[in-house]
Amino acid sequence: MASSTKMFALVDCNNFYVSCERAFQPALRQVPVVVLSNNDGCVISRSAEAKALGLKMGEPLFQARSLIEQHQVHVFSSNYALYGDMSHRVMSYLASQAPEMEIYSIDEAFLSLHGMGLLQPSLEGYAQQLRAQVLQRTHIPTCVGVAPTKTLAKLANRVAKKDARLDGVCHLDTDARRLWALEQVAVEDVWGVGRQYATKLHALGITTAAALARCSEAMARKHLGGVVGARLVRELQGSPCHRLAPSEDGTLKRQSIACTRTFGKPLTDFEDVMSAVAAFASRAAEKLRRQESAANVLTVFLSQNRFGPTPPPHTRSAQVTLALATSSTPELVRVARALLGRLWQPGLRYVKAGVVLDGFEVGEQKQLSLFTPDDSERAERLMQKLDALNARFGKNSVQVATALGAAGKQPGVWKGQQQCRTPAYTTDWNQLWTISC
DNA sequence: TCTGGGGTCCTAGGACCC
DNA sequence: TCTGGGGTCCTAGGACCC
Repeated sequence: MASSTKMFALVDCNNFYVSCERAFQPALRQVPVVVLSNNDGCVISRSAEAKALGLKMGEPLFQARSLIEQHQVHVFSSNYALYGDMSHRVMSYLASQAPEMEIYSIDEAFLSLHGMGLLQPSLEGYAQQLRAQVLQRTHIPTCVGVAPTKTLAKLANRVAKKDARLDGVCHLDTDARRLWALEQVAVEDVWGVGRQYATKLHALGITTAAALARCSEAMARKHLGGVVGARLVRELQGSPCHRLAPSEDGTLKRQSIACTRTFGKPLTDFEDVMSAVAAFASRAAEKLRRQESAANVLTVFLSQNRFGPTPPPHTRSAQVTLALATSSTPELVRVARALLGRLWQPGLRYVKAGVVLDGFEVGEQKQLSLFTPDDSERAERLMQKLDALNARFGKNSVQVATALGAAGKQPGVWKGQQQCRTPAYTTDWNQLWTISC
């Protein structure tokens, strides 16, 4: 592996949601902190101190409660307005520091370091500079893995997080370092090895990333989902099979758009569930219009409690393919209502629902209507006005009546609790961070 | 009592066609 | 009795990711 080889860096924010909360409350440093999922259901981000106490990722709050109270762990509801904005700040800086970037998730980005070896005295120093600058600008700590493939960059990042001697950067620039790093990582922690594959690999006696990297292609194909497994092993061996995916600059078009939620409490009334489904369809339609697509396929699903006594299946879904692709909120809500009607069984307690849009047509590919061009143009103009109003006056200033629920009832009966949410410090004029002197 | 949400890619197999 | 072969398209479902 010469230094002129293409290299990838994976920059990963440490305990991102917790770090966002800490950025605005310095008193939270050094103490155990967790952030909860929607509805305050599960633990989804933990500080190092919280991990050390034995709090687990994805653990339900009611199970974690005794540990939390015993050690006075600070608990926060998730605050996506804040996290999204902080993510944007981190990503904007990173984008300015590399020729190409892929935003992989809210808290991770791959950078292409093609040619950087010539500009930088050492990639190690470059990576350290990235960490220092992100920390200074956003107060978010990060780790960086640098390697010749994306899978190895992920692995290097994991090693950098685990081994304090590395000071947050792991650079796999030689074969000896690659082999050393592979020995440090359990096979179930390799990017692309989930629960099913991990079980299978352990049964085959393959327990480390190093052992997986020594597998034959035939073996990988047979046990790890065909071509997916073959690529995984090759990447661990140092041959790149994945490039950066398009994602930056906000032009990425999703192939499917979903809006789904667990309700705050089980619902038994059709109109209550319908108000939720209408809100989900509206939100999905907004996302659809933002990427300038129209959907051909709409799916509604409805779930009962999968932890309860009801035998499976806990989820039923209904789908329709539209004669004409649309992104109109009222149209999608109307279709969603019909689908919900098909699914609805009175007397059942529903805990969750969702709307999924699929089968997109994009821009000029949109099918021309043979029938009522006036109507669809009018609908499009109406939606443009709606989006403009909501952009100006705030989310949901204008919405379809169905989403508000039945007349005379409290709107949003399906919504859950967010008992411990911090303010949207950075995105709402009414919730700005205040410093008292 | 209480258990998140939103995506991607790949494969197998059926329908259909010549 | 014997019942082709190869290609494409589509969908459902399984695996993975954060």
